[in-house]
Amino acid sequence: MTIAPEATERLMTPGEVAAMFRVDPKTVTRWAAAGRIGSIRTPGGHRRFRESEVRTLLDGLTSEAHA
Amino acid sequence: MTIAPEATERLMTPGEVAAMFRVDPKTVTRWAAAGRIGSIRTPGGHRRFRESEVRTLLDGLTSEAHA
DNA sequence: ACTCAATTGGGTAATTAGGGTG
DNA sequence: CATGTCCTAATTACCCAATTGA
Repeated sequence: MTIAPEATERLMTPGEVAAMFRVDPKTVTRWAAAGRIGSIRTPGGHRRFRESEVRTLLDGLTSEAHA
Repeated sequence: MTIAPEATERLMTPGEVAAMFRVDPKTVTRWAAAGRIGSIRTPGGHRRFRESEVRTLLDGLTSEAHA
């Protein structure tokens, strides 16, 4: 059985996001607590992050050498 | 909400719910066992979840980034 | 009656949350 | 002010074999 891809956003765990930014998972948690990044909590209290938002944030923080 | 098309409540499998929260299907089972989410049992013992309840739950646990 | 994917159950590692500190 | 590390408690992930669903 399959799920509609449009209806399902891809989510990431704190560890995955932390690895992406090269920071400690705790730091990602702080970002979420500070409202700098949207988060989805599991009923158990763990956080999940939207992959699209993480990528967007990563893009926004990316400073390129001037062309 | 405007109209209820049918009294038919769409049911979701543990795997579908798990994909929505980015967790293991077994974790969804624990939520049901802990009463954190309502569940319907098939005569064979398998669990099914109300699509509307899952969506409401997911929505309530979602927080957007501000600024 | 058969196949095949998914779910169930129990048990054990790995990850995460939260507070306090450097 | 932001990040990293230490701690404990809680939640979640992966292992197995057997049953259920379509």
